[in-house]
Amino acid sequence: MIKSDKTVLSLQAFQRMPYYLQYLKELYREGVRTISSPAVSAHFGFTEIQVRKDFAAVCSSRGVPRHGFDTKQLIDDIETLLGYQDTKAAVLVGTGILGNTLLQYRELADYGMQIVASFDVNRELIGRTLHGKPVLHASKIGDYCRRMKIQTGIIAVPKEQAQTVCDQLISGGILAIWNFAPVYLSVPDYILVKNENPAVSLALLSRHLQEGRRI
Amino acid sequence: MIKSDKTVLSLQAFQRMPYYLQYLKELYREGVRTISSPAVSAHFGFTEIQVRKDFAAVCSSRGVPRHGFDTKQLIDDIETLLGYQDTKAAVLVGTGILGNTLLQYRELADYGMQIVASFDVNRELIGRTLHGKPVLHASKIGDYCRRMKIQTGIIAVPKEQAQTVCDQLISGGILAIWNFAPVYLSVPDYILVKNENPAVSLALLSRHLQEGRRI
DNA sequence: TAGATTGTTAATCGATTAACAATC
DNA sequence: TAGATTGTTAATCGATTAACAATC
Repeated sequence: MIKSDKTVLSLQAFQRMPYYLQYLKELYREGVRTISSPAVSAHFGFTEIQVRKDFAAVCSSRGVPRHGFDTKQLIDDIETLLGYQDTKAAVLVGTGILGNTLLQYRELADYGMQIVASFDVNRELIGRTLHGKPVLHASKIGDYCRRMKIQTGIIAVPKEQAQTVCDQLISGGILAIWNFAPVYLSVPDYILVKNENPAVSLALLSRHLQEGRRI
Repeated sequence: MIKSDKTVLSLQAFQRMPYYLQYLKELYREGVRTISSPAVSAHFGFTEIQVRKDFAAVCSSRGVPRHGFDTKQLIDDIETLLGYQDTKAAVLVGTGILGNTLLQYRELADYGMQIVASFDVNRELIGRTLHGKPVLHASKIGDYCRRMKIQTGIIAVPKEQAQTVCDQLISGGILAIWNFAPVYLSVPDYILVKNENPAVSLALLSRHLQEGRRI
């Protein structure tokens, strides 16, 4: 019998899943049909216990002592968990260098996301298409999202405009925001914001270099 | 007397600093010379205690009851902490769409990073310059980094090549890696890897949308 | 003075790790 | 059977929050 009330997956564990998935798929392609947590932990440098717990939390079948987990089963379970199967429509706001890169980023489809339209204020772009997607005027964000029932918005505008754009997206009924502007967005509780902030990343790198020098 | 052995700053607190900094600079530009933690907590939606502790941990002067912290002092202290002042040279590996975007990303300088060279295997690019930076053959990564004493490497190659590139960077003496490939890199303990993985970000967005539907 | 805000010590919460029994 | 590997319960660790005294 399969447990329905599985061990709750921590947020941290959830974020390790894409890495496990990538590796397991690689192994499966090479013909590995069964995988043990010690083997996976050796690959990633995680502890055996952590991998075992992570797998136990997501795998719908049990691991087999002396053998490990069924590779295919794990792959399927993680993919379902991550929601890569059903594609979710998203809008992109800001078609500068970064916005353009996102429009061209084909892997988004692999991760269950499809940009269906983009928005800008540049008159020369409005009404045209960019990488096959229509560019609309930013004033229509709320309207469009409501009409098309879009749930995800991507913010790729300068930081000065980010909060305004965020508010427009929310007024359009969006529930999740992928924010590339280096500002903290103020949103209601039911909205999720995932920040992609180079200032934070570079600070972490810088901190490590300073520590290295000190020690 | 200023404490030298300050409250240790947690990793989480450290990562909030770029957001505080951005906001404090904005306030300072508007003429706000003193700022209280309740005011900041209201802006971000953090708890007052958290902001107070974060500020206490980084501010070289003490906060003043009934008034708050000195805005300028906080800005200076956070900037020093984040290491945005002294520019660190970095190499970029992979000059595809993403690599190009990074080369054009002017804000990197604000965060203390400067890309000094890029590497690729595309024969048509080698020997030329891209956005003012020389493009060298990937086989020269280790050599170049060692000679120029580069400490930071940026990986913007397809996931299949990421680990190889990573190993080359490490052999060149690099200490910190900014990894845009959606794989977990295996590195020695003294190397810091900061992952920028869209698969993780999109999984988090997807999870929120699924939860929203369920509730 | 009264009250807003700071600083510090203790309690709670979440995630990881340790210990060990269960099983193929 | 012996031993590798799993699953589970308890202990530890790190970060946040609560409680409250100190201070301008």
